[in-house]
Amino acid sequence: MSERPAHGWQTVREEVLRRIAEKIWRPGDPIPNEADLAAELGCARATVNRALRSLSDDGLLDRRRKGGTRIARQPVGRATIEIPLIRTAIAERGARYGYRLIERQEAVAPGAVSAALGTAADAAFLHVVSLHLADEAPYALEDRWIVLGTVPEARDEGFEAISANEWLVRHLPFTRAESEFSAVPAAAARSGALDTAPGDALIVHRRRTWLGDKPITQVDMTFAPGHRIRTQQ
Amino acid sequence: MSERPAHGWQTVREEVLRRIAEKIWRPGDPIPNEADLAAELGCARATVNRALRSLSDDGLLDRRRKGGTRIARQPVGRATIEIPLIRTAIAERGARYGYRLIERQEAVAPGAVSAALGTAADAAFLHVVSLHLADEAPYALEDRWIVLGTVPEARDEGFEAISANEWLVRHLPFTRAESEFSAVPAAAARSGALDTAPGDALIVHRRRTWLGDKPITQVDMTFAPGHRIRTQQ
DNA sequence: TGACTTATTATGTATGCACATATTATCGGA
DNA sequence: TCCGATAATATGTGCATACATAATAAGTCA
Repeated sequence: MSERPAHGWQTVREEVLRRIAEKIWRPGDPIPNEADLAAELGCARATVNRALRSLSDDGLLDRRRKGGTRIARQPVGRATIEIPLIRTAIAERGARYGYRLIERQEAVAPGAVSAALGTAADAAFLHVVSLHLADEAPYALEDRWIVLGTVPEARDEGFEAISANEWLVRHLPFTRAESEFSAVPAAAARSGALDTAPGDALIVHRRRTWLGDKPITQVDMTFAPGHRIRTQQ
Repeated sequence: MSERPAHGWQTVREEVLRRIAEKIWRPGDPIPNEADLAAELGCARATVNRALRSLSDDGLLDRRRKGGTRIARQPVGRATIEIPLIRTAIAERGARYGYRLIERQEAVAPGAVSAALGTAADAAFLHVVSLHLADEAPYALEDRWIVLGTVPEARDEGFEAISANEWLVRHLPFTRAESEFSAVPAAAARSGALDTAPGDALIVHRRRTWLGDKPITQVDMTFAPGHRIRTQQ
């Protein structure tokens, strides 16, 4: 049979990568236009277009109408991090998942939270703090503010048996999200539950989500010492 | 219904997002197949395909051949982080950029470094440690191992006037990269140069790059206290 | 010369068709 | 009933063509 889809866009992509790797094309160099490349590689322009578009999405090429395509002079790194359910992440490590609710309270959120989410300053929030455990050991502390205007059903959920993380994912989708990563000393915040030693540093993933233009939630997920967040490939 | 003459794939994408946001389609629901959607929206199947593919890339849809397309039950978050040149990042904050070389030395890398990069244990590396400053204040500490087998030209560069970060980006592209984020206490490593107070927590971005299958470098970029890494949108 | 208009060019995208491929459903035979 | 072959189906992809759009170059006129 055919050794490969000889003209697939993946093949074109790899050929371009090869020419970059072998320095046939160097950073800043213009490469042939799509039509010429298609002729050279024996495929349709649409195929070349898809390959070059994917490389451009990865930051390896700069493309401009009329200006043509060039090897990126400054290949902007793009690290894509997948954010799984905490329970799923723990299960994938082969550990037993545990959950403990620490606090659940209706309240007005700190100004920074409501401002960042774009709610009124006195909007009603549900504040849920809980702990995720892997094999009985603390894994992550979840400190979450849920916008009750958007998710009124959350009032009826006690979050004693299911985490807000999981409940939200089950009950409503989102269409926009933003993330922020930072480091905090173990002493700060309510990291006490995480079994930290004095002097430990913890990584915090803050995430906000929206459904259309309605804000859903902000969460600070603080991980146990030593946690690493990595890109998947 | 909508006889909008704008048949762009972005339009289709937004229409699908709208139906998710308005809960016309709920998590887990199957949506019509591409052909039917195309007929309904008055465009070609390829257009619907592109829109759904982009939503699937964003983790909002699950697609399977024959199985069809469903609203993701667990919209896996994907946070995409752009990694600029440190100098560029500082300039964009409107600060004056400064640079200071701390150490430059040919050496054998720690086993973890050579193993992760896939070089021989005794491969020659160039170890470059330097400090990036924003308005004279420490911004990030760069601790880098460069694979001399792949980048022999690095031997001829003193890295006194230009950072390894920038020199590498100017001299050679990469085709693959992986990233890892973690938190470390200020005491650890050589964070002394960062003007930290005892008890501070620092965020570290470790990154490895390859050109084709040849490893280029591993770098630990340790940022000053309070630094946040955020997704751009 | 300088400002404005008009080609020109490369990418961006829509379309209709064809076929490939993965996955599920169905059916027949032991 | 179980198992394997086969059909059906939705997505995945390639192709040729056409036109849209952005950016640049060339040309025009005051």
